[in-house]
Amino acid sequence: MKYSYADYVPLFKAFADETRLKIVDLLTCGEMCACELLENFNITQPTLSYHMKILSDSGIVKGRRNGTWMYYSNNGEVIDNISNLLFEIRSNKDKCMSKDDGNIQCSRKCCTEAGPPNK
Amino acid sequence: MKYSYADYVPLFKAFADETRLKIVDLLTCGEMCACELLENFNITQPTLSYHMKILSDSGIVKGRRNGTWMYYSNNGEVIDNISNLLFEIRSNKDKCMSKDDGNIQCSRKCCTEAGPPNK
DNA sequence: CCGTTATATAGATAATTGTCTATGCTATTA
DNA sequence: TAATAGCATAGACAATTATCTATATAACGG
Repeated sequence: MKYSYADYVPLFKAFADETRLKIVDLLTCGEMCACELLENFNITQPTLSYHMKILSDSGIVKGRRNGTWMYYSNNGEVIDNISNLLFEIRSNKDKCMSKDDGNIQCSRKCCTEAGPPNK
Repeated sequence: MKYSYADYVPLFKAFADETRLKIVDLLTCGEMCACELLENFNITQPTLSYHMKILSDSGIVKGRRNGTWMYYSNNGEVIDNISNLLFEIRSNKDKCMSKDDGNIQCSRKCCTEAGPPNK
């Protein structure tokens, strides 16, 4: 695993807001201009700009200027990165990111003496 | 799509923290007790308890008590829910969640007169 | 029962976040 | 070049978050 946890935090943070989730979902239909996006929310223009900056900075969304208009679209590659992480987590295995850095074998009572039944 | 954006927000929020990401990654290796998890961080026990509550409440992690010890493991089904959403977003198509609720056709200059080239 | 161990809760606090209004910047157009 | 339209930035502010210390609760062992 080449990425660290910290690298994924901004991505999950970008998705951790109802407005931004709806923005990304709207962009699923294709590229949209900022003014069109704005019509779908009860927020002010600066607030939308704030959200678009978070989505752009994280790489989830790509921005393109055409004159005075800004067009936004989803960035599939970055979304794939998140999917890949979830896939790694989903497939229970013996090599988590942390295990690469050292031994996480537990020597406490809870893991040896009685032992966790579900292991 | 049966879920709304708001349903996913707590899930992404749960992942939007470096400590919690590491916890989930550690649990990829299998079930672990709280005390064992704690040894992997420079945080206090109440702080770990706080994080485990967020992960448990969101459904990402399952908790199981055995005497005084708490054992935690990942909940694959909930993680799959997030993966499915990302898959929907990834596959650009003509039916986003919002489109089900109404028309998002844009009648502004930016989308008609000049028109967005990349469409 | 009483002490110990593991975990959870309460309260405090500094940092971050999402929103607004006001304003600045940039590009098109008259 | 002056006015306008679209978007970004600055500053203010209330709400949320992540962390700590202190304390409570729960379960086991003697």
